[in-house]
Formats: sequence, structure tokens, C-alpha cells
Amino acid sequence: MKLSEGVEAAIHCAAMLAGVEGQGTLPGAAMAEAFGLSPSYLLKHLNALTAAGILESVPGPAGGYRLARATERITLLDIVLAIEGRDPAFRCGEIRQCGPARLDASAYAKPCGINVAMQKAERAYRAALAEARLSDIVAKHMRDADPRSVAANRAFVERHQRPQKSTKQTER
Amino acid sequence: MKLSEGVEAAIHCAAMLAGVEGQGTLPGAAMAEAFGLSPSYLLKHLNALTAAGILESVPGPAGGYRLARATERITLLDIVLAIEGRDPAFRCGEIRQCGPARLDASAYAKPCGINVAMQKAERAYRAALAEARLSDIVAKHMRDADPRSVAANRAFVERHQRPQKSTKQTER
DNA sequence: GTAGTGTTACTCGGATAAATATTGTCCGAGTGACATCGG
DNA sequence: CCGATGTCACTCGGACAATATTTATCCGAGTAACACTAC
Repeated sequence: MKLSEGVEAAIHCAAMLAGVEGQGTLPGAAMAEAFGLSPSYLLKHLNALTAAGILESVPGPAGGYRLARATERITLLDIVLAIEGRDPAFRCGEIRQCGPARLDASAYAKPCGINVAMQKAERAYRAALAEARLSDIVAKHMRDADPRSVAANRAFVERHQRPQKSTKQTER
Repeated sequence: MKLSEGVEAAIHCAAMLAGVEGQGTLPGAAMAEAFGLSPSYLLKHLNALTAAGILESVPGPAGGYRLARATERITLLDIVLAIEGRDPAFRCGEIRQCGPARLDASAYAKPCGINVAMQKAERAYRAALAEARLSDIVAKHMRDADPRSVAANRAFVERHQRPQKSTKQTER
């Protein structure tokens, strides 16, 4: 019962990508620098998010990553499952029928009650994560976090984001 | 996000120990055989349960393990935490302040919103596990599982349990 | 001045090692039961 | 026949390897921007 270290990085990156405007992108190296992480390793996780359809990657100069859909449609569950895998944390190995006195298979037709209870708990866990939308995370950060921190994050994104060629920068 | 394999074994062992009468004990080797596991490795997990105060161990011949308290007072959460450790699955490394532009510590007084959301989900998970009492698991098994399986389990316990010297066997 | 073209620098992507946690195994310390011996 | 005692077998407990997973790193493929040249 231990989540990968990359989950934290992935969520922070997604939150940071929520700050880029329009179709602009943010290089993975910039995000790695922002969080003091190894660039090559962060790319691995960002790649997993891309494979899961949460991010889009743009190669070449002025390339980077962007969110694949609106922040309201991205939940923490999506990110966690993309990094940790979709398999349940508790996998029933059916050890109840691994003993020497194995009964007929029909005796194990009913599901293992322990597995049922564990699955129920995991459903509660996933449901709570599914209710946490990325838009909520970002909004809460804007509202509650220290203004200095918010300003610093915004400045960092402004400094490193690469506007896409078909998009024009609206401000400045 | 992957639970240890031993969690399943630990819960099954606890459920099996719920079937012993009075102060009787069940050797770890017997349980390992019942589930087709390595005896030495299962002992490791049973030891963790003992350290957590869920089981009691009796050394010497006619020794073994027994539940340390009533089945109504043992939850799946107790067992999972004993095996997996009490630390939360998601540990916030505070990477938000690991970047090169570290602000003053006062700017990070408010807790990380991502950490809050993850902790909330984990509380839901643990709450669901805390509601699953061992007595419920056993009762459900007695009621719903195939009668052949129930009988086989009961017979196995009867065959391997060691009555404590101060306790007299009530049936037979 | 403008269009075409070659180079270049920057990006992501996957294949490749090191570190860590988990899983599995072994041998030793301790204890109560059992058999034996003496009364 | 009964009790004390020594031996023994059985138990758990912790220390010691093997394996799997996670973490970290490196190098290569691809692409769009940029500079240069020709018209």
C-alpha cells in the first residue's frame, strides 16, 4: 500500500499545465526544473499520462505538453490510474482454494467475501478521487494558497510556455 | 498502489483463527499448509499481526496463534495497517517548494491542496475498511459460502487446533 | 525583397542500469509435553 | 503406583538471500524554427 512517488509529480504537472493559455505547451524539462526533479524520469511519467489520453505531446522546437481536455473533465483518479495502473490494489489470489484439500470448482462459485470487502473499500477510494476534479484543485489553490506562491507559479508558466504557431497570444 | 501479497494471507488466517474455540491455538505451519504458502514467510506476516496486538502467539509444543481480542473488535483496517504499515499511501514530498525559486517558508503555511485531496480519499478508504469487522466477514462466509467449503474449513480447524491446557474441549 | 532549401537546435520517446522494497528461505532460542527413572 | 526429572520435539522469532518493482539515466528519432542562398 504505497503509491509511486511519480503520482505527486504527475498531479503537480497537470495543475501547472492548467495554467497555460489556449493551445500553448510547456516543455517537460521546465516542469522538472520547477519541482527539482530529474527531467528524464519525469518524462516517463508524462509519457504515461499521454498514453492515457490525459496529456498531448508536441514534438520539435516550441514543443512540450498540454492538457488533452478541459480541467473539469480530468480527475485525480484519471491521473492516479494512469501512473499506478488500472489494476486494483488488492488482487485476490484465491488462496482459499490453494490448499492441499482442494474441493470441486463448483464449491468456489460464490466470490470470496474478503475480496468483496476489499473491493468495496477500493471503490470508495476511487470514488473520492473521481470527485476531485483538476479544476477544483486549481480553483482552490488560486483562492486559498499564499498570493506569493500563486504569483510565482503564474510567472513561471508565463516564462516557459510556448505558444502554438496557429494560436496568437492574447495578452501582453 | 499495490497492496502486499501478504495482506490476503493475513486476513484469511485471521478468519481461520476466528474458528478456533476458546483459548485454543493454531500453528502457523498449519495455516500455511491450508493456503499453500511458504510456512516461513507466513510467519513473518503473522509476526507483524502479533506485534500490532491483533494476534497472540504461544510458543512451545501445542503452541500457535490465537486472536488477541473478539472478532467484533478486529477490522480489516487493523490487519491492513499491521501488514502494510501505518503510513499513508500518498506521502506529500512538498515538491511545490523544491524548485529553484523557493519562496520564504511562510508562503507554504497552508497545506498543499493536492495532499488534502489525496488524504481525503485515503480517509474514505480506511473508513470503509474500518467498517468491515472480522465478525461480519466470518458470518457472511458461514451464511453465503458453499456448505462444502464451510465444512472443509471447519474440519481443518478441528483437526489442527491445539487446545490450551487450562481449557477443556467442550465438544466431541 | 521574397521564396525555397539546408542546417540546426530543441523536443519527446524508448531502451538501458542502479537502487529499493518485497518475497522467500534458513537456522537458532525458547518452551511445554513426554518418557524415563527413582521412591 | 505416584512423583520428580531429564530429554526431546515442536513452536515462534529474527537474521540472511533472491526476486520483482520502482527509480534514475542515457542516447536516438523526429520536427519545426532559423539562417542562408538564389531568384
